[in-house]
Amino acid sequence: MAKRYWLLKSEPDVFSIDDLKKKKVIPWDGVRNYTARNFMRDGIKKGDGILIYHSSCAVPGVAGLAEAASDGVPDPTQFDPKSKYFDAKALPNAPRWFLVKVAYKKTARRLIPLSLIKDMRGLESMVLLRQGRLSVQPVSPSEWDLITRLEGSW
DNA sequence: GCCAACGTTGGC
DNA sequence: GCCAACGTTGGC
Repeated sequence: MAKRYWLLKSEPDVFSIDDLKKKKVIPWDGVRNYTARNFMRDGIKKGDGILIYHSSCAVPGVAGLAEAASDGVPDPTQFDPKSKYFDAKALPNAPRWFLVKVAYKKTARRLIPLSLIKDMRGLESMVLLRQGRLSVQPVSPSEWDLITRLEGSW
């Protein structure tokens, strides 16, 4: 399977690209949306490219690059009663939620704001622009190239 | 299976 | 803080 590309949203007040840089590799846990879950479980493979997107903040946009450090595996927080992500309906032999490990790659020298993404030719059909509220989403190779080769941003 | 009510996301 | 756009839940 060829390498694929994804965009993961995070609120920088909660977890930012700087936090990822410090931690280096983290389990991207707590995703509790079935569409996002399906991408985590079936879509993302180790080695895939990831855009880290800052949402719900002063200047939302692409803040950095990461790489999938694992395929999808069951998210252990669903089984932990002390976790805010605990799900009483999830069973160890039938996990409901999945995560991938995410490895830090790079911080944007200048964040690529949503306002610019909206204006860039070739990004019109990004899931980011078409579906407002999806925290794990696919990015096409051409979208990836346009964003990761944007002059002055990296 | 439908759909109203409710909750969440996320830009502005 | 507002509100649009969804997603989820639960009664029927």
